[in-house]
Amino acid sequence: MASVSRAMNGGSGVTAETSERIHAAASRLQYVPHAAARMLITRRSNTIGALLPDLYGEFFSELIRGIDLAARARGFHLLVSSSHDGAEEAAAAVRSMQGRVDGLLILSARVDAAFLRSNLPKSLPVVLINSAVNSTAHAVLNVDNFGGASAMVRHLLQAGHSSVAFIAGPKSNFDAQQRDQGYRTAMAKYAPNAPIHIVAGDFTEESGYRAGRELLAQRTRPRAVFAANDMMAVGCLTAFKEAGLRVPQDIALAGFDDIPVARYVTPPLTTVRIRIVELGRIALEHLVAQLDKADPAPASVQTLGCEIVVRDSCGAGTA
Amino acid sequence: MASVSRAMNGGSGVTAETSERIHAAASRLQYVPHAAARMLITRRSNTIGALLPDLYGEFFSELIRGIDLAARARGFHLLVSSSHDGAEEAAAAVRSMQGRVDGLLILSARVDAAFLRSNLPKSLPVVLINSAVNSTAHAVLNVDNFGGASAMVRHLLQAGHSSVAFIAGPKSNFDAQQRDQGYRTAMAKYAPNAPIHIVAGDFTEESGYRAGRELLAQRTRPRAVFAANDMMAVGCLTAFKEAGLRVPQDIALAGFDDIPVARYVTPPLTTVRIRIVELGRIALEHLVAQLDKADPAPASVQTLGCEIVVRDSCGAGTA
DNA sequence: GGCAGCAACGTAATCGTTTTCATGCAAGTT
DNA sequence: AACTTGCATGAAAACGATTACGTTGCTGCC
Repeated sequence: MASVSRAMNGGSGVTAETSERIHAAASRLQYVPHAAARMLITRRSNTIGALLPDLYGEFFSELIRGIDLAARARGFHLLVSSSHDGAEEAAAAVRSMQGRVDGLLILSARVDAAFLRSNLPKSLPVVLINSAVNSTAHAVLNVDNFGGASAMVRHLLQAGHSSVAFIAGPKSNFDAQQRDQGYRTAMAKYAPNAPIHIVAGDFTEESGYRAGRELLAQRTRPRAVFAANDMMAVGCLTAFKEAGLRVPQDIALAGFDDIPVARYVTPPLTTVRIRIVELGRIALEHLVAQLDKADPAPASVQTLGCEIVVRDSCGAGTA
Repeated sequence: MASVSRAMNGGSGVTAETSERIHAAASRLQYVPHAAARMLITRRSNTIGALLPDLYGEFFSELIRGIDLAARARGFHLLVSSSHDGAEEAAAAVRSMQGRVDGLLILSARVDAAFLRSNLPKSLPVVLINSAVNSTAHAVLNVDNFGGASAMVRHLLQAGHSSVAFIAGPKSNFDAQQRDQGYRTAMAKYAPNAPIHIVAGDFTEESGYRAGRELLAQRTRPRAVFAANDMMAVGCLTAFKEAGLRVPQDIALAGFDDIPVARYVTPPLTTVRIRIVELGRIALEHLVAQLDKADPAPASVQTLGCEIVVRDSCGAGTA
């Protein structure tokens, strides 16, 4: 019956008394409108999809939490598809989400402009998180990796460490590239005479350990080491401890991300904090904004700031 | 056209040649079947819902990963709704998932038998994870908190620690209750003459710290302390360090969960490991099994084992 | 009192797929 | 050669909501 629909959706053109009767009957019969039927005619699912790579622990859960909270606050459901290593898998995931979601949140290093063009109907609103894609066709939300890394390098230099080495992340990773750039730029600006000193890493604890040993084996040991993420910093810390070095007295250490572990290692790790819940929330709200106005492409690029968290590992201790 | 449907779903009754032509046309037009229309007639969404409480970091992400991987392997989508503190919110979430999901995975301390009865149509397959509900109407998948706790107490006693104190979790929490029982039972069995020594906690790091101080303030100090989860063990460790005690020489310490932090504190924490990814995977497969056979209620209760991870904090060091 | 106008409500079309049923064609059987 | 059998295919109903449109009945004005 048409009046039922009007009453249930709070529409106008129904007597208060009729609406009352309908609601009473609905709750008595435990009536719930059939989602599929509504989707079919409305062409809206009130669901947004999140496409995530196989990323680790804390970052993942915080991001989902941010997205989920914001989604529920706006009456949207959240369809998750995580753990995509290859572009293959991601493409399959995107296709199978077709039509089930009103919009898509994508966080994936493997997704580039070509991928988007060939796998997404251009009518589907998308927000890319931490993506190198610089398309004018999609909204992009990035973390200020560059600014965070620069600020950390500056902090280390100002704390009196004359030389700062950098443990890089995987070359293909966009975040890693930006952090690398931040290091180089800040070094050139604040310590133009100090050497640029970079060793390779791949964001794993193991690679941080190897990088730490490599640094100690070289003839000139840096005064401070800045790892492109916290896990590598933790691995590096192990290497330093094994070598009998004291942190921060003999060598300072800093990381990036502020994962929970950073607080618990000894000494606690100075790092760059990303407000992950916030990242998820903002991404979702951008997406919802796109849905509301039928504008084809806002194509905004927003950057979320980071903040430096000073703990004991860099020798400019809080206490 | 009917043949299109048959061809797309790999049904029989279509010539190879016709099927070929249809698939060619489909990919040329980038045709994707409309999910809602299919749901409407099929009465299946190929989606399962996960209802989760506001749980922290690693556990959450690992659980989702396990569920997601298993779901994708079986062609199901995953609709997530997390961060439910109250029964109110959980009820709303359940209702709004009505009809969008073929089955529900529920992990929530607040959900009891009455809740299920009043909020779920009994036709909807459900698997409860770590739930105190002992209903015969729903499948339940639990972690062997009791066995894990018993085994840890036994391990501590056999390592030569004559007395073992326990830092309990929140009274209302089902896991905490079972771990408490495990402690009591193992103490009675393996050290019938040693005192039962329990201090309160609530699973937070802060409460572990307070418990640690409380233990030290009492006139008889236990030889070993077993915290009902790792976060409390970490807090407790801080208290011990502040008091100048050496772990494990002066006092041994063990936790439960094996969260990543356990490996990184100094000394690394002996703990009970839960295979979380496995937990998620098994839960999902139980649910899917329910979907396939239209059996009304399997009502099975399965328990997933734990294993003890021995690190340095309990004085029975690996190395 | 009659007619215009408006609000409330019901009828029916619609969304895109699955599925049942009927149709037609080809081959096999007597 | 006629009839049965079987299979590929198309036509049409069904799923359950939304919504445009038409109908009813009331109010109020002339």
